Formats: sequence, structure tokens, C-alpha cells
Amino acid sequence: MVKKMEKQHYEIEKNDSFNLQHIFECGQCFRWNKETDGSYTGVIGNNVLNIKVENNKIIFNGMCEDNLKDLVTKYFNLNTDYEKIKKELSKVDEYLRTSIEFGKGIRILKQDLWETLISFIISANNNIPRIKGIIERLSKQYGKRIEYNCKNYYTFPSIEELSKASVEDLRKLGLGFRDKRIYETTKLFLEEKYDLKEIENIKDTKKVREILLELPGVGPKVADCILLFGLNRFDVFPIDVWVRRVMNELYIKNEDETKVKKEEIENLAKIKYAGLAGIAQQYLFYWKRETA
DNA sequence: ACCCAGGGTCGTC
DNA sequence: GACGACCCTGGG
Repeated sequence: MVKKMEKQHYEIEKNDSFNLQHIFECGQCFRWNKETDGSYTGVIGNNVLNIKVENNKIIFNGMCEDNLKDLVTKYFNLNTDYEKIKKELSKVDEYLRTSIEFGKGIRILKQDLWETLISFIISANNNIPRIKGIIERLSKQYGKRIEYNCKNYYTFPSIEELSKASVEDLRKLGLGFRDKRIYETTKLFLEEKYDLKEIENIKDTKKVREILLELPGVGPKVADCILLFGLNRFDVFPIDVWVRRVMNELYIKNEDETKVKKEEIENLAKIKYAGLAGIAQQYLFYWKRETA
């Protein structure tokens, strides 16, 4: 068990830029599960949270080590004005207006850098249900247990905790060919060849990206996801099969989407969405995937 | 049963 | 710079 834990409660007013399904099922996170009552339960750091929307309230309950208000304010970026962002992005074109209308309650989370790094290495050539399963098994095996409402939850394993896993252990948990990548990257951080705090403190997004790309299992797409979801660099534009598809269909119209150059999509995103490209990406990704 | 694709990366040419 | 291989699993 972790240090002193207590039940906490916090509420805020409901608003149009906060929808649990939009936030948790737009592909940015893998540790939230929908309950039968429509609420979501998940783990943030050493805290277990349940979140529900009732009447005019967004209600946070949890077994927490950190102050719940501070925790959710940071994690959900509650001080970021999404009404303003959506208004800005709506000016771009009809397509973006449609995707924003579809996923108007999306917010980009500020997730833990280590968890985001490992989770998105796992995401390579993988599908979301399986990614969630792998992370769940990793946490159960190597994370810390937290009991909440008579159920067990497990924190995402720290560097030290994850370093206990051998390549074979990871393979047994279903990591597939990503086993070695996770093992090697974990070792680099354990041996302090890289430092999370140091990376967090680098202002220049390009510089951070270069460092991330040195890590086993981190290519351009994974690096951009880490920059967006772990470091909230909203100007990066992760390009996966779905985003490639939607950008090709909307703007480029190449007969074979796989032939479209990444650079062309990147430039297009930069021109059209500028500093909000990453947020635009989430609206487009969620819209395309859910209506496919 | 079989095939395909999935929030790609890596090694090789 | 392009191309195939790669673990595994849910859905067609």
C-alpha cells in the first residue's frame, strides 16, 4: 500500500467542454473503465477516482493520496478554456466544426510522463482493447494495490517497479514484440541515462522530441503522443492510421492513403490548425473512429 | 477456420 | 528513403 490514503470528494459545475465518454474514449488514455451507472473509475498516480456527472454537477470521489481538487484540476486541465479553443478551431472549416460538435466534451489530459511513455510504446501496431489489457496486467503485476469500495486497483508501475520485470516476464504478460523495448527503455531510466524531471523541464518541444526518439520503441508517432498527452504540447500532431485516413479524405484525396507523405499531413496541420493542431487531432481522431 | 488490421518501430537494403 | 517483419487478439 502507498502512504496515507483517505476518501475525498470534490465537485464542479457541469459544462459543455467536459464529457466523460469523450475524454476517456478518444484514445488518449487507457486506464479508465465505464461502470454500469455510467460513471468512470480509474487510477491517477497513487489515487483511485470515480467520476460521475449528475444533474448540474461533475462529481469526483476517490481514495486519494494527493489533494483531490489539485489533482483533478491538473489532470483534466480545468484551467484551460476549451470554449475558446473550440471557437478558434471552428473557424478553420466545416469538417473541424463537425468533428468538434461530435466530440465537444473532449479535453486533453495531463498524464504522468512515465506512464504515457510506456503506454504509448505498448500502443505500437496494437489496438486499444489489447493495449488496455496489457497495461492492466502490468499494473496488477508490478504496481501497488489500492483498495477502494471493496475493490482492488493497481497503480501504474514506477521505473523501479517495472525494472523487476524481465523480457520473458513481459512477454508472458502479452506484450509481444514490445517486451524488449519496454525492458530497454526502463533500464535506461533506472540507470539514470535519462531523467523524467529533466525532460519535463525542457521548453523546446523539438529538443524533447529528439530525446524521446532516442528511446527504444519510440518513433515519431509515439513521441508526438507523449508530447501531447504527457507534456501537453498542443502544437504537435500525432499521425496514426486514423488521422492519416481522415486527413487524406478531407483534404488530400489521394487514391491510396498509405502513399501520402507524413510531411504533407504535418504541414497541412500546421497551416490549418497552428498551435492547436494536437487538440484538432483529437477531435478528428475521435470523430473518424466513432463514425467509421 | 481463415484473414485482417490495429493510436508503428526497427533492421536491412 | 522504402519495405517487410513483428506478438497478439478481437471482429469480419
